[in-house]
Amino acid sequence: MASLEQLLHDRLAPAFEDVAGAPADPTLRRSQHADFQADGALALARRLGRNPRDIAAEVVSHARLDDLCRSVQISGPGFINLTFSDEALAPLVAEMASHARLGVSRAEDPHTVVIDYSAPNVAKEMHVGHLRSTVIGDAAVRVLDWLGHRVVKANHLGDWGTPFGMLIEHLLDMGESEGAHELSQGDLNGFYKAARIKFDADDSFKERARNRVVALQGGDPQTLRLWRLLVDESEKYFLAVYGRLGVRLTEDDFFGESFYNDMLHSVVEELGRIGLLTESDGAKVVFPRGFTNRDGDPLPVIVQKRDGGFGYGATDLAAIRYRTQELKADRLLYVVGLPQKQHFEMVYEVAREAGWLVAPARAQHVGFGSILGTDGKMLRSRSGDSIRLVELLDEAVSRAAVSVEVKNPELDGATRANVAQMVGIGAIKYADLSNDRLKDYVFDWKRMLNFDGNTAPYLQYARARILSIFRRGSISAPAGAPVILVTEPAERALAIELLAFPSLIEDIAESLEFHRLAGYLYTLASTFTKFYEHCPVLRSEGDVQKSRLTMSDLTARVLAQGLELLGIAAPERM
RNA sequence: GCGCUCGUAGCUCAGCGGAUAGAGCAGUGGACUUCUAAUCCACCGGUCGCAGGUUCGAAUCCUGCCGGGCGCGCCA
Repeated sequence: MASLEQLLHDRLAPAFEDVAGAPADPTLRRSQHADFQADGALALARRLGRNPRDIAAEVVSHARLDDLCRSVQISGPGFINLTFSDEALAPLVAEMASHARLGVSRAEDPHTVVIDYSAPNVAKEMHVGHLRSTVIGDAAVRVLDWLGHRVVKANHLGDWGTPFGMLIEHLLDMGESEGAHELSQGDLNGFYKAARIKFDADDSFKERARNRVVALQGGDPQTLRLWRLLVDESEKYFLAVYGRLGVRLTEDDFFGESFYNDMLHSVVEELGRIGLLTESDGAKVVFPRGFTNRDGDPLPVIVQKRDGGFGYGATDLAAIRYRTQELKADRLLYVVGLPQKQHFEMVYEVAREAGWLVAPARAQHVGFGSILGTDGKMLRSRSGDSIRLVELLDEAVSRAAVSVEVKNPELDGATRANVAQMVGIGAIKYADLSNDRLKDYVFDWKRMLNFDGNTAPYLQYARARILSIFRRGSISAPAGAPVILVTEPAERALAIELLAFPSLIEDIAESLEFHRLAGYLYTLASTFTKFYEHCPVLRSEGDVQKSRLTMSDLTARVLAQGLELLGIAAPERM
């Protein structure tokens, strides 16, 4: 569905071209002074050596706008202020309302997108660091999937490497069934720490752990069985956390580091054959173009260590090759913290030089900042440890339960618990997604659970409140061809906001700036409450009522869909 | 030292080349015989870290400085 901006662009671009003698961008944007403004005349003025206001006037005289706009004015130094006519807006809203996908079409040319996210470590607790990757990655999955792309969820589990020697020996010390029980119950911190303490304190344990690593890498069946046990129990635990979080990751999405083990030799071999490999202090490395260290020397990606073991660079390269060549992916997303940005940029460059990442296929680092406490420092528990993710979820739900009970005591116990779940989990996710993902953000219970402001509870409530209009009126959204009348200022504002949804979603699919979707939903919800405040719905009649009911229903659908794309559930009533 | 990143109202954040910089929270003052006031309306509040530069125009781009965070060859 064409956006308002697109409609104006289609009319103005040829007019600008007429005046400029060459293609010129109308540079359209939303405006405080009108619905939209076109600033292209200012940029043209210099090129043409003419007065920008004259250019704007000439552009306007060349463009057919009378069927779209009720007002076209030149203002200030040469802005073209454009105000849609009510008659132009109404049918567009009607079209959107009658469309099951809210005006958002499926991609004509679907991509295969591999999204690498979450990536917890086996036998280690999930903590706040995994929250962002999991929540952002899940939103990416939802948006791209909804747009009709083929999405492959890749949970790059940390399931291989030297710590497994110590973990397996600790498992044996505990007894297999005891150990498995502890892991599946989710006391991963305890398990890992106990192993770590023994490793640091006990030389004979350390020796056993080292031998165990050798056995693991050598493929010893008994060792592999124990390793598998650790992995399986951890996966069960992670799946339970994912279930609570309401993300789409499943048991089929685990593609841990070990998945790529068999490919590592051939990665090294192929890099050697192409001539990218260099010996450095006995290690095999690749120096990607454009990366230097503090002395200006080239910076390597280590693929094979001195001792013959593989570096994580090798695994990352194997994953790229697998994803582009076997999965035929043309877009690779890495939802990984910003500190690892340079590492991945280097790996992508190696992959490009090796011919494993060639256009149109591309890799995109979807980086994110840290979660800070209200003191402005990295969020940690009082003892200085990282906070267990499940504890955070528990606290969110119990805090939400208190609010819900206070706000709406009429709800029965089961509904209340259900609402608390959605509100609490939604609040945590929304707090994350509503901030620019590249920046650090402050984790503040009070703010995220506030029912006012840019929060999940506010949006959930706004939507529940709309549903209650229909419940209260014992009425459903008008069926058949929608009747839309746009007359009141609050109606116009709502119409324009609603119509912005489709193109926004397409932008988000590219930029993965989910905070813009969050900001949009917040603006939509507040625009709706103003509409609701100023335009009676149930107390109106005839076509006006039909129109308002349809716009209310459409708003509720957009809110629900938008929240769904962010991975946030919305209760029917709250 | 080099690299990346951030510095916008008391607090938390948008805005990232265009007209007097926007929200929310907090503060102050209004509006409930209600379509859920979990709301709405209004006021208060900012030399956009500092200094240069590019531009008709800079919070936005470039350079330098100051301050915070994070990386920098075998952990991923």
